[in-house]
Amino acid sequence: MVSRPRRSVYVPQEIEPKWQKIWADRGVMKAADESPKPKFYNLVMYPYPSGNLTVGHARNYVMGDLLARMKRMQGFEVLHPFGWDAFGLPAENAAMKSGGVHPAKWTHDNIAKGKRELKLMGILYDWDREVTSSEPDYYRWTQWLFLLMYERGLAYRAMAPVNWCPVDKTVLANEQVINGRCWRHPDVEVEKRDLEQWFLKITDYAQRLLDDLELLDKWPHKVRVMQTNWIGRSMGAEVDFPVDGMPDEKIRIYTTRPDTLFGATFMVLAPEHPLVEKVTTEERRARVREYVEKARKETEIERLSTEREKTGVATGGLAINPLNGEKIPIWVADYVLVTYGTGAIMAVPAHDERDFEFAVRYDLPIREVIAPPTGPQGVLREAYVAPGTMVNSGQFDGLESAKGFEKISDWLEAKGVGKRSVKYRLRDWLISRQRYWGAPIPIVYCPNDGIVPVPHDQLPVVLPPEYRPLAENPAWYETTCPKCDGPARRETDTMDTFIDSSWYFLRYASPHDDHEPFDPELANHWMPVDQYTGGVEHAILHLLYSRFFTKVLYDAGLVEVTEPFMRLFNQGMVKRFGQVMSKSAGNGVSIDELAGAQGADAGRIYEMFIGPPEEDVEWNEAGLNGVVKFLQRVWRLVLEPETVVAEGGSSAKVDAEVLRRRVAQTIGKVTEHYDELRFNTAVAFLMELANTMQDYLQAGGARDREWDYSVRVLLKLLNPLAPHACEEMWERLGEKGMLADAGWPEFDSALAAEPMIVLVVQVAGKLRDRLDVNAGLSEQEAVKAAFSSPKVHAALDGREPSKVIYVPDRLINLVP
RNA sequence: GUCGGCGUGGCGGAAUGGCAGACGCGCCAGCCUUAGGAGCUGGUGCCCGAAAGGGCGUGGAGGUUCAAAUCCUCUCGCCGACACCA
Repeated sequence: MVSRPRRSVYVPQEIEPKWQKIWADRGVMKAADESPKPKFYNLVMYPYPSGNLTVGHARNYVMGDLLARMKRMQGFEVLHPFGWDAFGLPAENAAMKSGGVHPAKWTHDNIAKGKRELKLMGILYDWDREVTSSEPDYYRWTQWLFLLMYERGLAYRAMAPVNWCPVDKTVLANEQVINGRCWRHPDVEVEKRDLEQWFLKITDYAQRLLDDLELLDKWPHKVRVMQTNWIGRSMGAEVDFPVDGMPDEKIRIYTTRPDTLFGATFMVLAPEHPLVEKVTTEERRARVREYVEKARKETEIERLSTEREKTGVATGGLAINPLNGEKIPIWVADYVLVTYGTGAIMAVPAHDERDFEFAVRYDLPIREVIAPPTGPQGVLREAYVAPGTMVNSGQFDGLESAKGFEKISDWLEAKGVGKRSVKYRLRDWLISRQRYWGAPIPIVYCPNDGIVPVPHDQLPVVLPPEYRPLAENPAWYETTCPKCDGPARRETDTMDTFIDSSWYFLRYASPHDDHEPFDPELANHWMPVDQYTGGVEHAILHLLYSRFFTKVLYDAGLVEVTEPFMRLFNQGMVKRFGQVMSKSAGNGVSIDELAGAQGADAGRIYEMFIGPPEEDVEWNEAGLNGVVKFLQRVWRLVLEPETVVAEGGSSAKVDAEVLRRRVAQTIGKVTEHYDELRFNTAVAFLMELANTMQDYLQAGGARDREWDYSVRVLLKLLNPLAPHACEEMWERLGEKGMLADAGWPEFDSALAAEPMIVLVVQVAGKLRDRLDVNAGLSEQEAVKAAFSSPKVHAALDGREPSKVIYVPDRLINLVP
């Protein structure tokens, strides 16, 4: 390997450690709370410290780093913090293996590894603000916030059928159950168990969580739709149906279609409905009990399958339709869910697909009460669920269904037998976890005083040092009651780790505060997060919970924002062999491998250039070499332009004017594309600039002030992508450290301006005229300018133009 | 089933309704080299053609427009989310 002596060579391994040390020493990414500059809170979702980070993680954090560096150069005071979502099961699983280490040690080791790798990629954070959710000085405040929820009536304990993962041996939130299976174990079906557990009343915030999605216009449309569906608002009515022969009993049903009330031909209760026993007649009792038992035993998967046939049994009881006094049979069927609405429905087979299917199977009557525009069908072959005209509905006949909805609701309310009602699909958030490695729920159970919250001055409730289930650790859970000092028992469940991550973005504002979870003044200074970057897998879980927490804190007067994240970006995942890259899948490419091969800068650019940031990409290193070539080319152009001139040979005609225009356009485009997080195209524009600069030199262009300017622009624009190389080149040019001193290049719009033309055509089918207008005008403005021009005015001669077309100058010849 | 998204060269992918295929990979040819897994130059959507040139082209079929990958309708295919929520 003999390299030719005529060139200084770009050797990333020699310059990258140097600059990483300089940045650390200078603390270039430290955010000043008191700064005259406008703030920019740039946040990446903090990771679970699971071991070595892969190039998949790096892609995400490089994007964040790019933005942080760019905003910094643009004159913002940037808050770019990092931390670790450190509680959770993998640490425990590691501990449970024979000879396993303590979760705390495992976590700390992984954090150390991760930190080293992030630094290796040249990613800068304000490490002074690092938070680790498993540290007592963090989870103390997680517990504090739980108590706040408790004080505000938002945390409650209830016996409920809960989702139980038999492998992790813990309960799960609804959001953590995917298709009836555990989110961590896609092969494991979740079981239903009745347990007393802690819940957070997120349902109290359902409407606000829905309404405020309107404010999040810089979130991906997809995520907003997903949250809307998850909250699942529906409008309808609750109606009380008296039970025949039981004057004191009423069954309350919920329907979204009160306009179909006359079409109710039977009623269905969920198997778990409290009145099932009562309405069942003696002769039906055995069959009903058997059915209810069977339904209880079924797994969630079996019950929720829409494929299987609906089943049910008649109770023998009758309910009375309050609207027309009709007696209809009461059935029990497991297609009705006890957890939604009132756990009971009126079945309108003519206008509900599920009821239709059930009615056909059990030969129950089907009565048409909503007619399609073509008129009543008489016999229905399938449920007609669209709006229509009411028929067979007594005094309401002839009304459109929307109108009927209102009239019947009015009638129900006037008679006191029903009322309008809004329901949500969203359920309260079950936060108890029967696990060691989490924040203990700060509650004490006292035989005298019942549920007693741990007083604030006794926080944190610290985990015992030995790794062992808390419920099997009497030395830990036996305590005294804070109220009566008598013997009492601690809550031995810990909190869902999603609680930890529902407020970490606030802790970054004052990470060392030991009086409160966060300093409200500082939090209000930095919040809201201006840019939040992370995976779409959190579209519901983390993002919904964080929004909920923020609203609670707003109501408590602790923050001034009602939404935590203004702009959200979901980056795509990096796959390899078709699977998401991960340590457990065994297909990970480590940061060491990437940075070691061609340097961190090449790795950073390549991560951005491999595909659109929001798309999943398949990892391959075929294109990495092209990026290295690009960096080497820039190195030569900047530091040894004379060697480029010497080689000559380009046929491209690039003169000073072309170069100037290219430089100006690149500033505009790259700025715009960085801002829109379109990093792959930003790289392409920079490559074009380098190519143009090379052509310029090879065409004999002078290395004058114009040239120097283009060199500086190239270095500044490229700096966020390849900071080590750019800083090194900048220094070798004799300039001061770029990150410290260099602002973002100014965009000279005059240079990039493209002359525009307004064409007025087809007055009386003939006349054409053209008019130059300034660039930068919108089409409307340009057309307006055309009409006020004397030239066009004269040409029109009082006639109306039949058409005005707006075209860019370069395309004028294409318009007929 | 419902909702959302996406279909562009050999590949990754570019295109405020305005010259489709930027940029890069790969490939071909040449230069320079003792050498090339380095560097440089040129070429590279498909078809016909030696070339000039011509024809066809953004899953498919229609439509709007001076102009459509882009907007509208229908259709096919792929991906994702939700999925008996009354």
